Amino acid sequence: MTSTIRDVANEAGVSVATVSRALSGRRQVSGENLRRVHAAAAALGYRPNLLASAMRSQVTNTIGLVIPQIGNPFFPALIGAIEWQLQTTTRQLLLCDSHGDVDVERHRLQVLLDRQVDGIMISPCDAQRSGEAVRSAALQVPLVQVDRCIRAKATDWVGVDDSVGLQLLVEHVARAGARSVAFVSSLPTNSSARARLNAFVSEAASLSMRPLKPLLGDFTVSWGVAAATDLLECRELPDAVVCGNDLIALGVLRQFHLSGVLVPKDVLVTGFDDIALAELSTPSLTTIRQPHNAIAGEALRLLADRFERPDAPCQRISMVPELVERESTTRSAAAPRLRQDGTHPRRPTRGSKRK
Amino acid sequence: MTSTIRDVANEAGVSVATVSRALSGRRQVSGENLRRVHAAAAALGYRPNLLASAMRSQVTNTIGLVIPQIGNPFFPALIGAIEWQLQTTTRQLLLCDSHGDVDVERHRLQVLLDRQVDGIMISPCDAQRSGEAVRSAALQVPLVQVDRCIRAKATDWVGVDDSVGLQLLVEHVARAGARSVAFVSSLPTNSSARARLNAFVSEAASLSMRPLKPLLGDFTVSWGVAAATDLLECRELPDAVVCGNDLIALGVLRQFHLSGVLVPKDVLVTGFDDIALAELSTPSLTTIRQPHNAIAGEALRLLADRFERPDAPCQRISMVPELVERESTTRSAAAPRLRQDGTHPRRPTRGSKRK
DNA sequence: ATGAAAGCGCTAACAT
DNA sequence: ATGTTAGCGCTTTCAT
Repeated sequence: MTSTIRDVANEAGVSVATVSRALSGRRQVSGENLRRVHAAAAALGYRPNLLASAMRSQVTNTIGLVIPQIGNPFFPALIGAIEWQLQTTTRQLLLCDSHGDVDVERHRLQVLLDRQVDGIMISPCDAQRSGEAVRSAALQVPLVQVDRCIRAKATDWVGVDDSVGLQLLVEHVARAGARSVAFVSSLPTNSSARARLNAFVSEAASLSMRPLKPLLGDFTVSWGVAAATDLLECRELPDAVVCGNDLIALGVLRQFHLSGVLVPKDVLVTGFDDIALAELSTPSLTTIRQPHNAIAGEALRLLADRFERPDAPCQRISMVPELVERESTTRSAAAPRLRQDGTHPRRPTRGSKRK
Repeated sequence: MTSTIRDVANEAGVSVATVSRALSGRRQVSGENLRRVHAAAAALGYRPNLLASAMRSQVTNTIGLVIPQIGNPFFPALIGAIEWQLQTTTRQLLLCDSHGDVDVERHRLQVLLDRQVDGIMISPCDAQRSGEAVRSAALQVPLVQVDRCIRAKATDWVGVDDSVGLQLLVEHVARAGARSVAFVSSLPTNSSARARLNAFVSEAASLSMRPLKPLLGDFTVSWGVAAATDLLECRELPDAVVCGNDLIALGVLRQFHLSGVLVPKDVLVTGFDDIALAELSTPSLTTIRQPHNAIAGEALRLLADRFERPDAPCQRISMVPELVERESTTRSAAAPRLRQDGTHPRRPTRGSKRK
């Protein structure tokens, strides 16, 4: 049924080696034979057996991606960028979700190695405890860390500069008049959480702001809700709540909203990542934009480089992120919410409310 | 460096065949030899070469997944469910994004076939034009369609019953007092859009509601924004806007909000899918919940079944979906928004507009 | 129950 | 430039 290189060789009247050369283009083949081989291959509907090719050449044209949590929209966005760029090559993506569990992560890495992926991209779930598995994998195959990383600078890495990001955010809320500021984020078990926490503390200090004790849980909406609930139980709210990522910020916004706290009027709120829905929340969320495409591109480039020179020194590429200012920190432009009192010309609502 | 089955055989003092049998467990091996093989394998840190195994046994332990758009949060959720269940097996996921493009999709399918995946799961981007590639692939390997499907009932399929979903939504807004209703969705080029449109039309008719001309674009937030803008330019708004999915609904909510239209007070809005952020919008979104885990589980089961009996008749498994009622259609519970005017958080509302 | 040996389809020496 | 041939590491007859 399915034809092999041998069938093509017979059909074209040449040897299998010539067919292999003609089809792979890795070596000179006479124009005449080239034509005949292609004709024969087309006639037979020949499709190369990638498995056999991979086994012989030791190149699987596969790269593995390990992410901590597909439920965080940042990662699908990153996956999309990677997949998109991979599409222009012959490589394919093997996707693994570690679900934030170091043991699962180690197991997934092993499976990828067993499958002889050409390279691995990973966002390690734990800065400390992912270390061993990541380093070990990196010894066996080109590996680049993306976004998150382990403590030891053992492999290539590319991601956004979390410190700069947090600096931009804290400066921004300070400029907007905030004097006291809370930080709601994940426990610093992963590198992003850690870097953001450190940057928050030092930046708040350098601006002489009054920081509350950081509230640390995980990078989820529900933690944002819980943390906001905590904040509401304190005597007074801070002027601003800086969140470790957008999901947390959305949770905080949600809880504040349910409790009648107005953002940005009563308190400013910021996120981190600029997931698609940061723009759609009410109020829309001031946040730090992650350059997914640039990150994906650099990651693939690093992988390719290392494929060439496995022993080259490690590179760490940190991208300077961009602040995206939106309603959640813009006191003067709280217009959209105010329109509810009927000031907006477009549409006369019935029964408008006002204080 | 990396040891082979041959090394293990030498170490254990048995033949390679015995090692293969002992490790795969597919045949009886004496207790003594079993022990020795495992000891030798452990001592050498032996890892089976999955490529060689795959080439010989014709089983790659790989399944391909083709989705139309990872940017739609429904799909990451589905991917997560599939990946999670796959994790308990030895299979791995090859992920492909067709970006809604039939040509890309066809190409991706071919690549998956070339890689000899054991099975394919696909959500075809076009009910009509994806047909040929999907049918052709299904002839070569077990294939199950998930969520979306092609017109011809040519393969197994599992997904939610779009008709029932839309029926629930339309009935729900009717019960909430809506008499006129708009439908904002994707052009019916894919099966979901088509089924939802048809169901909307027939359901609106059977309830004697006044349907506006459907506004059809694509399943994105920006289309929701654009369609809402269109609606606002009409003389009067409908009582309800039923949207083809949550992304569209979020766009509609956003635009209404910017224009001072109050939801649910002035108009009801519904979505479809129950993506994570449907719960977080303001107002939170009434929608149809997709049972990702059940869909993933059934899809994998169908694949496994077909692996056993390739020629069994096709199955189409449609899940009855669940309506999730939230603020965007709940007039009496519009509390959260009303809190802005200073009324007590707990119990709001003045006269709900109801007949 | 075990071993010897024949390939799976391809690529890469090595010859010519 | 082309052909011959030896494997890549494993599974699976076919013997014993």
